[in-house]
Amino acid sequence: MMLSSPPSKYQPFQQSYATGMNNMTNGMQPSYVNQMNPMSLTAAGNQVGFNQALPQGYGGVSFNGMGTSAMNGHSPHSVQIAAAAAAAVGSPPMGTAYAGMPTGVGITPNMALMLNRRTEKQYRRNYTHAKPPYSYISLITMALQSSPNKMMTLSEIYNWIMDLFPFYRQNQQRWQNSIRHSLSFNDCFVKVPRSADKPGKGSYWSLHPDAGNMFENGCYLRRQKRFKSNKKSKGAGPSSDEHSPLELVPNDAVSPPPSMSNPGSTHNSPHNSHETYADSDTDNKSPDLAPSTAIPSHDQLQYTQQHTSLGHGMLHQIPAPTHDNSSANHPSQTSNPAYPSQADHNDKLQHHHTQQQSAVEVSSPSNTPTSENIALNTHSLHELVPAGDKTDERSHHSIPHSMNQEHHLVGHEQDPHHLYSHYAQATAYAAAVQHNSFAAVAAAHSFAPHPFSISSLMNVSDPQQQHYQQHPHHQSYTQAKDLRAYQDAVQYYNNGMNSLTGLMPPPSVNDTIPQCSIAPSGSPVNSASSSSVSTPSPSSSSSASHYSSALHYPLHQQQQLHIPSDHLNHQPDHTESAYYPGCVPAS
DNA sequence: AAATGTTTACTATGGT
DNA sequence: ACCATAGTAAACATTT
Repeated sequence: MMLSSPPSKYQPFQQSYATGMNNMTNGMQPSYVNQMNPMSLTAAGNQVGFNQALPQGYGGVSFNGMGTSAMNGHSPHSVQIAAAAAAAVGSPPMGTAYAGMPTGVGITPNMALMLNRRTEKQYRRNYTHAKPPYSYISLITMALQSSPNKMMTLSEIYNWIMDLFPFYRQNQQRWQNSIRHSLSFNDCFVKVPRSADKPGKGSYWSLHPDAGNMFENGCYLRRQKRFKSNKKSKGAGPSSDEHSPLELVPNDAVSPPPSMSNPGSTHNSPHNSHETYADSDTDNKSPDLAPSTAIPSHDQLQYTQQHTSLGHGMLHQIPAPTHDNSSANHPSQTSNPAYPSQADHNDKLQHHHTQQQSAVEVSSPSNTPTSENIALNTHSLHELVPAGDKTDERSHHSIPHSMNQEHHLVGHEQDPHHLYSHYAQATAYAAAVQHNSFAAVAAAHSFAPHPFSISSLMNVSDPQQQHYQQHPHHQSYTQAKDLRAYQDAVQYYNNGMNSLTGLMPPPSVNDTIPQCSIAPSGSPVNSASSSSVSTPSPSSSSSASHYSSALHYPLHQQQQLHIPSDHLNHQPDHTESAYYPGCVPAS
């Protein structure tokens, strides 16, 4: 089987979105609101699912009181209950063991109490189908970073997203078009040509090495600043590479190659990077940037300055895998030399910049991109400078070159976890999903200052919060900062797990729920680390590497399931997003 | 033919 | 208000 074009596990639901539009606001924007597939109302049985989402009033039907009226006054216990209830009632869409089950199956008295209060409301919300609080760019970035080789084909990206987020198993035409658009439109994504011996459809996609951590601000909905490659525009137009005439790259952005020998190796300034690539036409989105002719051999990589019609070659002369998918998808194995890791990748980029015009042969070290060697790889990622916070092209060019060359790391940029936040989160999330381990999920999101991370939400550095965590049943706990957001996160993760664990039994209230709800301190939640991520379950024989390619999640559980057509045909409701913290509610 | 990739246009939203 | 970013639709081109 070709790694490059795996068959989709998910039947594409080709929604005729061109016909079903109605207004979100002004009649021009398509909306999911009120756009329900007729089938969604039929075969749900006892399961009152998401499909019956109400355009109005949705804010009041959440399990844990995400509605404004319930923002306060939630005890930690209620958090547990809410999480458990959400897990038990959440009507996973994939025909899980819960499907059609009456509410209250296998729940504890506490849950029953909670359910009693809410049963009449017929929890109609299936969170697994709520839109995840990630932008497409974020999703793509996470997908790519979750890949051991930091690159994926389009279909792999599709599948990665669908594996993790059931929401995207529907209306594939719509969001996949957006994915393709995002890939093409955003400079932070670059194509990697296939090797000659790996024919297939489509290129690999990778992250521009200068893109850095675009979401360092912790917001996965919106980058602080769009990454713009300073590549020289192709051919005539000075801004032909600009997608918007308003997005101007100053002429002086095209600068000579930097004098520093290792422009990207240690500096943490994106400015350097821009200058570095400004003259090297790093962006290969241009059709002129034909696939490389320098396909490396299996054991050595030949990086050659590619001269195209633009005068320079692709930045990413990353060889496509020359072997079958074994290496790429099972990173626990010895890495394929022709399938370089990110570290290799960046090393070669250095060569690219420092030895332009000359071929560089680089032996590819054996580097298994598991969580165990994340830290080892970090050094190379230091060149993946954050681009989001200070990459305003209109300002950074005024920064003296000497400043740009400073080779020091400050703040979070020294934190390998931060640099790897996406990767770590993606892999850890996948791990947790696989093992139904909420703790691992929480840990995954504790890597970075993610708004939904446990650490962020609980603000563990705050002594008061620490007190709450150590005394979770303290009355004042309800005053804990961002408790509601924390509840939301709990709910989100639990539902995400449920959706992805298929036939997994409902989590035990005595087990994961209390942990996840109140135990950031001293709990697995708080012990976020590579190890905790890589070993989310003691019974697991796998490590993070096992999940590093989401494409190969053993989703047999889901695959074995019958997917009700009403779920496949579900027309998501924009109001669903309101259930995710940080999501934009429908107007 | 279908998948993939590019581009344009438009709207919504958030930040300043 | 302005601008940047993001999402969606669609037309079109390219590739397999």
